[in-house]
Amino acid sequence: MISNIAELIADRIGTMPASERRAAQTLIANYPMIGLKTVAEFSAAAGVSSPTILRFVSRLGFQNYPEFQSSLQDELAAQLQSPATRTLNPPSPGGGTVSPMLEATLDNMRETFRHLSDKQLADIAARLADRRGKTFLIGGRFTDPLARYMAAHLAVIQPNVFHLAGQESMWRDRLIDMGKRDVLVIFDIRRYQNSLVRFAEKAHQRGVQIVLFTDQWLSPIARFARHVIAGRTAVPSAWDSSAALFVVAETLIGAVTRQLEAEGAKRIREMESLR
Amino acid sequence: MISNIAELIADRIGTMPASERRAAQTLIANYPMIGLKTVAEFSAAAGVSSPTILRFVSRLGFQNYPEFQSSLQDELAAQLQSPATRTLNPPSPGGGTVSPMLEATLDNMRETFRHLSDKQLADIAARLADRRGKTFLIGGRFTDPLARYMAAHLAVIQPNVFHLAGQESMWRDRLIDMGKRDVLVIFDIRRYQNSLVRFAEKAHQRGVQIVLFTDQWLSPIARFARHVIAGRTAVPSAWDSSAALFVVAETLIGAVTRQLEAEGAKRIREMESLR
DNA sequence: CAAAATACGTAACATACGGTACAGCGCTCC
DNA sequence: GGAGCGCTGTACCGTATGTTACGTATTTTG
Repeated sequence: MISNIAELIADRIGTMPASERRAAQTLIANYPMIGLKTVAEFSAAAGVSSPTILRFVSRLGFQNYPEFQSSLQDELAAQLQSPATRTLNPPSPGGGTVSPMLEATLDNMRETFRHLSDKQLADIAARLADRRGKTFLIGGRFTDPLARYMAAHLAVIQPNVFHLAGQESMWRDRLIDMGKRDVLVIFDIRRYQNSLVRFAEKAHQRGVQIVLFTDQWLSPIARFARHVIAGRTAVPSAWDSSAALFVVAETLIGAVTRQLEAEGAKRIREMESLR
Repeated sequence: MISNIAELIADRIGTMPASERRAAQTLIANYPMIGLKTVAEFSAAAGVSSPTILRFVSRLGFQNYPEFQSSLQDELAAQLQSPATRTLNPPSPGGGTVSPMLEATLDNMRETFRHLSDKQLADIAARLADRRGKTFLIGGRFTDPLARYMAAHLAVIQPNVFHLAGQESMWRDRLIDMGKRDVLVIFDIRRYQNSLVRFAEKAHQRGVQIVLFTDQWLSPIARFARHVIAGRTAVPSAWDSSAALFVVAETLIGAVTRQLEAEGAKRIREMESLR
């Protein structure tokens, strides 16, 4: 079974005329980057003419050059999705139900944080730590618990943190309390919920700053969001995993806490004395 | 020092107008593949117009789109050369808030699962999949969202799943519905809550099987529990992390789902049709 | 050794792509 | 409330890019 273009070339290079073989060799030598450049560059690098490159990709079975490039890109994307571990760690011979799930989850987290800069998190944390406005949190069918989790922590270290629970009509009415200085944290992964999208839009219209936790395909809410956190969710299970988003949430909670250190500590002590 | 485009974006995303920010977000979410496609495809994916994409890359300091693409390709090529330096966000020596937190969390998970056997998880999953009894879930101050998360999923694939919410008196009254065939899933990490301990004890007296999610120091509820899952919670933050427990929960959800495959699938379809 | 077939590059071509001008709109700031 | 500015998309343009036709060179075969 031939699964990638490199193998395909190795398979057919024997049947190719001299110039096309040179094209094949240059591609293999600079795989796959040279194939993503223009025909002209490719041909120059291989020391052959453009038509030769085109005949070459055509011989590989592609209709045209762009199609060939797309194929290379897909291959590359698949590679980038699964970082080193996938190829390094054989899928744990024990074949338990645990390992694959755990491995995938760990990968998801690494991958999620790879796309997340310190600066971005710091920005969001600063926004959440800004005490001039209120903070609202809400989530979808399966992600609402994440919103609750975050709300539970934030509420300890600062006032004016509200988790929007209950019926849609309930939180819709809260819109009236929201304004420019306020922040709305939304969790929404596939399948995206229309009610949330509508809500986000209305909040956005009121000038509320939206922080969105979503999956890599981006909820439509991204359209209205000031900050978007895209977590990986794919695991070998019937369900998507929110674990990566959960960890991002915890990281943010930690960052906000640090920023509010001084006042937060006082507040926590005060709260303890009340319990 | 900014060494790659992703960082560059993170650095400047704050200064960008809304539409360009959307472009930036979609690029980060699908980094870097989207940037290698045509302007038209990129713009479509981001839901903005082509000129916005061009303004976006121009704002990043590139003369034109092809130059931007070349830059992405170079970056990609460098990555492919040395798999070791794969990381987008280098371990930020400046004491970034991200890395230590993520590393600790990943360690926690590995450590948690190291002490968890396939058999143990399978047993618990079997118990939860047993449809003869009811399943109740509850958590503490910060962990209740985990109970909710688990309940939300389990409730989709089987009947008689109940999350115990609200006041203590509320769930105490539910004790009367609980018996030998029922399962009570409790989340309790430091600082352990007396109310939960009392509740667990009473449930235990009624013969309810308790599945406890706790930290490595074991909540006193472990005394009454049939199954104990001890997750690592230590992270460099003011708070404990529930992430490891979260992942165990997801793993369990997956396992139960697999066990109830047949009936579960039917149920899910039925539920879809109701929505 | 001749004739045919194949391989290869040059040059002309069409189009899809990146780029730009401009107008409408919303927002902010007097 | 009005003027100004900045953002964004539509429509159009020039061109770089992939593609094709064709003629020459090279190899193959009888």
